[in-house]
Amino acid sequence: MTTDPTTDAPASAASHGATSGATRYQPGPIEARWQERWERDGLYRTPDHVPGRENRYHLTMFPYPSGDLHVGHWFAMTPSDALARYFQMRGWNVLFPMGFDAFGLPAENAAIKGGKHPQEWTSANIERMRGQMKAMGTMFDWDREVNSSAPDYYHWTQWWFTQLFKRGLAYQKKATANWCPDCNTTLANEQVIDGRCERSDTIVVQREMEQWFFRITEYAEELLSHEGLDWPEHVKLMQRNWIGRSEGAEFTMQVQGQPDLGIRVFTTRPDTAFGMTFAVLAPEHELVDQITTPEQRSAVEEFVERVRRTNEIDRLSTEAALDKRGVFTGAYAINPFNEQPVPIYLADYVLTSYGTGAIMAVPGQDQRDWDFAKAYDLPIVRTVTPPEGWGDEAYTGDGPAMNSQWLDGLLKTEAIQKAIAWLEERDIGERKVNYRLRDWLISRQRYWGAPIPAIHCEQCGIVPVPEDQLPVLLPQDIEFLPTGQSPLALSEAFVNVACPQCGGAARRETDTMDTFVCSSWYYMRYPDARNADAPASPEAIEAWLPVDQYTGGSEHATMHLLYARFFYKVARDMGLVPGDEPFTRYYAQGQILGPDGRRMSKSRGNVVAPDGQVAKWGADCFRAYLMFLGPWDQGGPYDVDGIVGVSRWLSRVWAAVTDPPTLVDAPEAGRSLLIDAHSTLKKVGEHYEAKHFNTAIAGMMELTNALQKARDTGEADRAAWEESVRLLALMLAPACPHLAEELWERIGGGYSVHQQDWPAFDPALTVRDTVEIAVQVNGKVRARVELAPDASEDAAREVAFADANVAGQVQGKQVVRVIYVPGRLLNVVVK
RNA sequence: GCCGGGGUGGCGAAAUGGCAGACGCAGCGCACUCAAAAUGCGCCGGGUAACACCCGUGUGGGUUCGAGUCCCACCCCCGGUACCA
Repeated sequence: MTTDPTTDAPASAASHGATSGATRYQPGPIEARWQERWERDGLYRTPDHVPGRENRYHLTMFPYPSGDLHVGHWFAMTPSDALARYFQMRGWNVLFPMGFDAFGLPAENAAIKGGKHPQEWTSANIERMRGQMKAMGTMFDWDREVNSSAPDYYHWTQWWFTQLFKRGLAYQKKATANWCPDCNTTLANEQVIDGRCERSDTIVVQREMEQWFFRITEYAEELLSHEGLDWPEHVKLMQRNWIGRSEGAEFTMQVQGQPDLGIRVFTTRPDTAFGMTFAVLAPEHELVDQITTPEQRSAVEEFVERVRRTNEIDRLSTEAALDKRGVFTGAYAINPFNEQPVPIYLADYVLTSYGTGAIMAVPGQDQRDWDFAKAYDLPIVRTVTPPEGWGDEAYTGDGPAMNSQWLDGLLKTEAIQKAIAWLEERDIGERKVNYRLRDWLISRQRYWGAPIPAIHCEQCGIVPVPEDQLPVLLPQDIEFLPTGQSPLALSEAFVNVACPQCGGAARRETDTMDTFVCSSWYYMRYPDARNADAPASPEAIEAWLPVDQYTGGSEHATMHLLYARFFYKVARDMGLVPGDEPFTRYYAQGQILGPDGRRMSKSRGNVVAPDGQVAKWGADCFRAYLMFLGPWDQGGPYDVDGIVGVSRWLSRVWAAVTDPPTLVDAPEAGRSLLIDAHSTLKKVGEHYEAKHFNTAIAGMMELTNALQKARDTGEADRAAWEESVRLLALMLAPACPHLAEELWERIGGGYSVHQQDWPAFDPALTVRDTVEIAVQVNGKVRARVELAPDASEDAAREVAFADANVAGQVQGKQVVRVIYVPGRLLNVVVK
């Protein structure tokens, strides 16, 4: 894409003063020219092997083709690109691919609104966005582009499904799903915002449906460990919390008077079982009907019905109406620990989906049970001695057991072990680990997704589509109105099929897969994106996987990143990939906000269009500004006015090359500039490596200022000047690839700057001959003196005490101690 | 509630326990110009006539010759999560 920079201020303004006679920096033509050249030469085509170079796989999350590139995409992609380019210069053969996560609801919504077919809409958006991405000047290898909605891609998404099915990791069961009564369709979790449908703002209800799941819980324990992964702590923590491992015990309680009925409960605190004063079942618990007594039946039924109708929001915000949250069933359970009967209640704070859907309630040690007991006037027995002065609330901490017979006096850990052993001896229960993580619900009753490749046969049951019949193509001529049924179910041609096993009449599965399935393996596809016989060849996988550096937003911490790890572990178990983890290093960049500090959105009118910024300032400038804004992992508001500073900087860099001072032979004078250049080189390399792009840019600005000073004096040492400019062009290459290439050409470097090695700094030139050190008296700076960085303490003292101000402060006092940090400060402690 | 990340000039920010505010925006002054823009040079935390001095990194304590940085307690903001037994 080319831009016309001649209409706006910075690109068109005439340049006078110090730069008179020279051309001004015009990003538009320069960027267009190099983008074209790079593409023509295939500069960024990445072979699987390059002699003498080791492979390194850099990846940034692929976007959904919504139609327009967002500043957020630039903020995620261009620093990632700078990082990939930096490592390329450091000698690696770097793969940095891009593609499109192209299935999903927006395409279907666009179609429903009466526009184009999702296919058409998506393709047009991809075209447009690919063009916009090319204008970023990244080193994406477009030969490896993937499009998850293309049959040659979802062929393999479906293949993965069949593999998981064969391994017993894909299964169907009835489950509650988020249902939007207005859209008449199920919604993915991520489309439910605060209990409401993101599209219609309708309150989402739960609805029982036959659904497909992936058995991610099988890998829960392994997913808990991030051993050997260089990931941000907070992301690892989010995953651990999401998986939510808890250790405890599960045991059975008999229902009084109904010896054939047992209630299974899970608890993390079996040591407190003597304090159970009631039991609670989830309203949806399967035994509710059987245990409810005739007297309580109508109350129970009314309660269950009310809970069923209550939406999630109300169910979560019932603090005010505690007494309405439960109902007595009339039945009693026998506490196996003391053989005492306790009343069985139903309460909405117990969930069917966790544990066994039933709990032993110990108000003395659990705040929710405490609140419930208070509301329903149930007894409270403490079984852990609370600290002195403990108030009128549950005590969940540690302490000696009490009121607990043979557990009395024991501390928590020991008591838990003893209680579990007791249960196991009597065969009443056992040690149990529970996870908060649920199996991954992958079926969607929508059109624009990969069809689940399964066939329902009366005779044979569920039969996966044989591999040689994949892909199951998504039919094009479909009515995708939101009827509540899968749109695919409306196509007789699609649904009716012969059973692959018995040949009899059968029906295709009509649900499509969650788009997170597509993105769970896309990083395995880039290494061999055109392979028609496998997701990727073993050679390509061996060459590139696992990903060495992944970057993306942390909003994916518990979804995509967890799903992808799960997929990789399955692939490992199938013998397809090396190692245990897909992403060795992961870095979560922050979120870029609108100038008003809020999330950018059309409705708020605070969207900054990247194309506009590129047209006005150039892609290099926009890239550098995004990097310069602040720490990459922090994100923050996009300040439209600040970019001019970066633009000015690039103009000065341009001027340094195109309009240098008079170059003379003065090595003495040049030394200072050389020291600036080499210390900057050292810093900038470290900053790039650490992903501290803001300080990398600031460092280059400082060097540019040093060059500018030399230009002001009108004269500079030729060797020092040329070396400094050369280093600056190389340092600039990762951040501002077009300008760096142009400058590199102008100073006579060979094409391409992006194939140059990162220069080595001269350690001797990273230290100044003298530095200013602070002289403190009792920790307060009283003077600054010039000293060699390695000056001896004696020398430093001598100079320091010679200072009038210091002498005055010290006069008449006793010098107790002197602390000297060479090159930093000298602190005189006086009394 | 719980978990995580943050509070530093007017603003975005920087700072291996060692000169707080690098770099940039905005602002002010000067040069160039008929003028403006652009460009260049200088100033730019507060108090103060001051280059001396005092105060200053959310608040209050502490450790240290020395704390934005380490420890304890608390306040506020932003993200995630939501009765997980």
